[in-house]
Order: sequence, then structure tokens, then C-alpha cells
Amino acid sequence: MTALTQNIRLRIAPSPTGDPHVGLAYVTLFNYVFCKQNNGKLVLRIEDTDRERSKPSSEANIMSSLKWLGLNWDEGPDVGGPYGPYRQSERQAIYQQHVQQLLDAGKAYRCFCSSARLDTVRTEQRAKGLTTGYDRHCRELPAASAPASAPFVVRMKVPLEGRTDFVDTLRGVISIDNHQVDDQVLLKADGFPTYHLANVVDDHLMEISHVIRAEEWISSTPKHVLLYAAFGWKAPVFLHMPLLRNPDKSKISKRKNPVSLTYYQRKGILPAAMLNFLALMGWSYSETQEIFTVAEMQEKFILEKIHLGSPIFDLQKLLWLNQHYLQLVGEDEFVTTLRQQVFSDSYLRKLYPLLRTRMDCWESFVEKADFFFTGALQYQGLAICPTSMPQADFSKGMESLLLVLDEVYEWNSATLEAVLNQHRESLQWKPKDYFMPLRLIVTGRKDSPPLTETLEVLGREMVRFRIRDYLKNF
RNA sequence: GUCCCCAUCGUCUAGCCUGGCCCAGGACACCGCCUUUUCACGGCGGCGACGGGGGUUCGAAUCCCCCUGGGGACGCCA
Repeated sequence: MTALTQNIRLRIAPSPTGDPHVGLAYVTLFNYVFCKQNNGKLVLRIEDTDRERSKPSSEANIMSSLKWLGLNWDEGPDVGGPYGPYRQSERQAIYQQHVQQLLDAGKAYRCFCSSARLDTVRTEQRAKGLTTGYDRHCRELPAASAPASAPFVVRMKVPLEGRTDFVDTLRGVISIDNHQVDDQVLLKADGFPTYHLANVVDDHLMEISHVIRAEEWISSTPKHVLLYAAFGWKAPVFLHMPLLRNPDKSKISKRKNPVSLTYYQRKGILPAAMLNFLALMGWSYSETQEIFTVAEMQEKFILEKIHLGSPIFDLQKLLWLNQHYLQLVGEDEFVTTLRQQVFSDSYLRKLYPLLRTRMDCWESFVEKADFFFTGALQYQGLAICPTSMPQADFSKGMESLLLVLDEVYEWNSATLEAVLNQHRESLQWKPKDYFMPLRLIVTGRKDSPPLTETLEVLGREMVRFRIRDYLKNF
């Protein structure tokens, strides 16, 4: 490593648009370890340029999840630092100024196309089997040809010829034809920058030396390289981590796998286990030893040794590691953690109104409230209702089912019907039966609190996979 | 569809760069046995992979090419 000839500065750049994601923890871990190993600085930068989706609560959760894992940063919105502000929404002036610079240099242009027009163009391109992208309609528009008040975006003027090459530390040279690179929007109509602009400008201004990010960014790296060149800047070193996968090998998603760090924290996965597990996804400590700490990883880690095959996030192995770490827990920690995390005051208070009238002695709490701790819901009665059956009789059951599926699993009646159709044969359905064929009551137990309250206390992600597994095994 | 990336047991991986020590090593899961008054932990063992085809070479999991397969990107989301 060339640690002495260069300041190592890494960054993690989450977008605060949802629950803290395991993918973030994964990428952060590798950034963190490489950083520490080289006496570098780790920057946390909040990429909140999507005004619609960014939420302060999400930002807070991301930070607390990373802290939970012990992945601390040296500079960030909460701790400050010499390169701030560290929230992109607070850096507007900087982006405006840089966009103007590109405009002046003729390396970007204003585009007045409506999204409707863009949609049409894309549809046509798709129909012809072409790469979809902007047709550069406004690229050569004379500067004064549009009314000053017309809404516009600023697009990058990508070279029409040639190729753009860059080096990925793990993969070597990657070369992409400029025809494949879109005239990317840099500044949106609302004046906010897109990821591509903000990311490049900030990485440069914050003197980031190595960009370690997920593989999904490979195909937009040429845009970034082109931008660095347009500004006359030196690009950082790029390294793309393999993507975590669902069991079906698709990119890990909450639809198919629990992905929220909050979920794992609450479930009772220990940070050490999670970190150890994540480290194993693409890297190995030694030929025989699989259990190791972050500190040990730091000693032996070699960036270039990251394995490129995209690993499947395997809950079983996580749990095995966790069991191992749990065995190391001392008696005091056992008592304290259980009190704080599982039987916390706040959780018990939530349960109070639901359990109070259902218990007949203190001991019965365990029996009556078990599913509030395991998430193990019971499913009572899955019935096929002939279409002749009065609508009202099962509409209630249907309602709760759809509520669960829509709210918890983001399903709708169409996907539900598809699932049901898969089981059509084993259910011996007649075609006329599957119009409204199902009644499913999902609750904790027979005498349990109402579904809505149950869901609220348990949390959606906890329930989501129970239902999925249930339907799958049916 | 176009472009890009990837390819060792069901899963995570070691080996690949610097061909021979690999008829491929470890771990999870699974199965069996031992230990244990139960269960778990622990110990021992079993099952199980170099996607296919061409090269190069005395020799290929390792190097090259093609095919196939998987994935990602193609947004005024990141």
C-alpha cells in the first residue's frame, strides 16, 4: 500500500430514504477496515438530494445502526470536520457553482424536454431494441432560444465518439463505449443535483482517495470519470464490491430477505456476529479460521483479495456465528441485555394494554405473549370459498389478508392470485373458484389482540417473512 | 433488447495472479456416531463442486478463445 505517499480518505454515502440496509453495513465494513489499516479518515456523507424521499428519521436510523455495529466515522454531519457540510442538501451553492462552470465551458447544457417527451422517447427506443437514453434533443439548442422562465435541467455533454476507460481495483480496466453513456442529468428541475454530480463534486472537494462502493455503480462510473475530466480533476481509485444476493441470486431486497439492520439488531444479532458474517461475504480470513474480530480483520485484510462472486446472504450461517458469539456472553451481560433489549420497559409498556386483560396469572404472560418476542404468527384457517358463498362472509377475512399482504409484504391482489394459481392443482380448484377464493386469518393466537395492533408492536419486517414462508410452504 | 460484470460442493469460500504439492482444503446446512439422565454445546466421521467445448503445455481448477448460465445498469432514485 502507498499509505505514506497519499492521504487515505474513504467515504460512505448513504441516502436517507429508508431503513438502514445491510448492504450499507457491508460496504461500510470494508471501507472502515481499509481506512483503519491505512491510518485514513472515514467520512460519512448524507446524500439527501432526493427531496421527495429523504427523511431525517432515516438519517438518524442509519447513523445509530452504524454506531451499533461499531463502524464509526471521523467526519460527518454529527461530528463535523474540515470538509463540511456533510449533508448534500446543505451544499446547494457548491453544486450550482460547479454546474455553472460546466455550462460556461460548454461541457453541459440546459435541457427543456418534458418528462412526457422523455417517456415517449424511451418507449420508442425500447421498441426498437436500442439502449434507452436521452436523444440529445436540446444538446445543440442556441442559448437564447427558450423563454427564461421555462423549467429546465442541466445535462452533461458526453462525447459522441470514443470510449471511456477506468480501472477497477478488483477487475482491472473496464472500457465502455461512449455511445452507451447517456447525457446524464446533473441538475434537476428543482435545482437539486443528481447523485452523479453531487457525488463527484463532493468526492473531489472532500479529497476522497478511494471510492469503495457497490457493484451496481459500475455502469455509471464512466459518467463520473467523464465528469472528473470535465472539471480537470483527478479521479479517485474505484473499487466495486460484489452485490449481496437473495437466495434466488437477485440483488438483495426487502421483498425477499430481511435487509434492515434494525431488524437484525432487534432480533438479537450481535454486532460482532454481523460484522464477522459480512466480512466472510467476499473475503476470507484464513484457510481454516472463520471466526474473527474486526481488529483481526484489519491486520490481515488485503483489499485486492476480495472475491468477486456475488454472495448469497445466508441467514443460517449468520445465526451460527451469532450462536457462537452468544456463548461468549458473560452472566452479567446476559442479564442486562435481556432486560434492556428483550424485556425492555418500553416494550413491556406497549404490551401492557394488550396483555392486561388476557392474562390470568403472571406466568401466563409467557404463553399469551410469545409471538411478540418470536414473531411467530399463527395462521388459522385457509379456506377456499366458492364464488357462490355470500361475499360478506369472507370479505372480512379477505380484508385482513389483503391488508397484511399490501402493508406488510407489498403485495396486491394480482400477485396474490398468481401465488394462489400456483397451488391451484393441489387445492383442486375449479376455475370459477378462484375469483375470491381465500380466507386467511393471520393473528398471534386464537385469543390474541387484533391484527393491526399486533402488527404495530411487532413491526412489519418481523411479520413479512413469516407470511411469505407460510404461503410458500402451503 | 443494448452495454457491463461474474462463474469451485445446496450456501460462504481456499486454491487461480506466480500452471505440477489439488482424483480440489475449510466452514454452514444435512446425515451418522461419541459425549450427555433430556436438549444444547463439544468431539469424530459421511454426503457434496472445478458449467460445457476448444486450444496452449510434458502437465490446467489455475493461462487464452468460444458457448452457456447468473447478475447488474440503462430514471429530473440513489
